[in-house]
Amino acid sequence: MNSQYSIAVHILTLLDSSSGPMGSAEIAASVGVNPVVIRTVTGLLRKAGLLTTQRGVAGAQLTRRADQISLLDVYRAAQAPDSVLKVHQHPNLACPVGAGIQRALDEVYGQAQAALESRLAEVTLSDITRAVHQPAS
Amino acid sequence: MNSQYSIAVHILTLLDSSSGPMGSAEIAASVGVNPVVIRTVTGLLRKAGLLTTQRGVAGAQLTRRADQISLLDVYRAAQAPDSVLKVHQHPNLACPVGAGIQRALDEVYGQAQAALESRLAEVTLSDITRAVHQPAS
DNA sequence: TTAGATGTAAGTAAAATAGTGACAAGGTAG
DNA sequence: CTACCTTGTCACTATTTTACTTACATCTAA
Repeated sequence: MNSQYSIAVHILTLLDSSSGPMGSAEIAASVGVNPVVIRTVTGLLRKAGLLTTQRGVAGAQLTRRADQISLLDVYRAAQAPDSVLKVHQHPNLACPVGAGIQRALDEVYGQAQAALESRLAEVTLSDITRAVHQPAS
Repeated sequence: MNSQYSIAVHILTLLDSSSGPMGSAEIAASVGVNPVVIRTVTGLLRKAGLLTTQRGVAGAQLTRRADQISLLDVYRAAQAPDSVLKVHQHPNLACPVGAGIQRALDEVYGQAQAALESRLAEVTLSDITRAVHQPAS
């Protein structure tokens, strides 16, 4: 899943905005997906230590303050791709260019990915919560 | 297509490395795809003004020096996505968070995309050609 | 005219993504 | 302890993207 990341941010924002704990059905209603999807994503977030849930009892809750959670934390937790840019896979290794292009692209793509992640690292869940509740500009 | 971008870079690197003009079949052999794919991508690159081709006559060639072509130029030409990060599509607008999450994410994703593109803008086709022909480190 | 190249449309195959149903495991209230 | 609800997971189906291929009109050059 690819929009898992956005769903993860949505879930965490909900938890940050809500006073009490929220069940997967309730969260699902806001996100607009099946509760199973919510439980899958909260499972990833739990494994990453961003929230806690308990089997059998409704409700997930953050493990730390929202301003201590960056969007990069969420990105990693949601198993988003290591690189959003993909190299084509069957270059001809007998050709000098075909043989070297993968390494060259991996290098550049790595740098571009780092730039993207670095920007995500600067935004916290608190920033998102604030933006979400702000009246449309 | 998603790896179209990488294929585009591969094609341009080939042209930059080659002395004479190269036909779609020849290029296809190095990239490892069907010649039709090459012709499709060269079509995009031609529309973007990065190379020229002529119907009926074999061979594509760059319209300007390789150090005057950035990977961002290629990114745009290859119709790569405006944003590599995607927002989920059915949030519940009746929920405050559901109503505001899209705008909030679009904002952040736009910044992250800008960071990525900015990095791509700093790399030229010459840099890639150089890296490609460098012995493995 | 003939051979070979590009440009493009149309269609098929494969793969990634999304969505759903089922159920075991655990918790809580009565 | 029973009934009912919730989470965690698996397995399966559907939809959408992406990849690949065939076919052919158009054009060039010899």
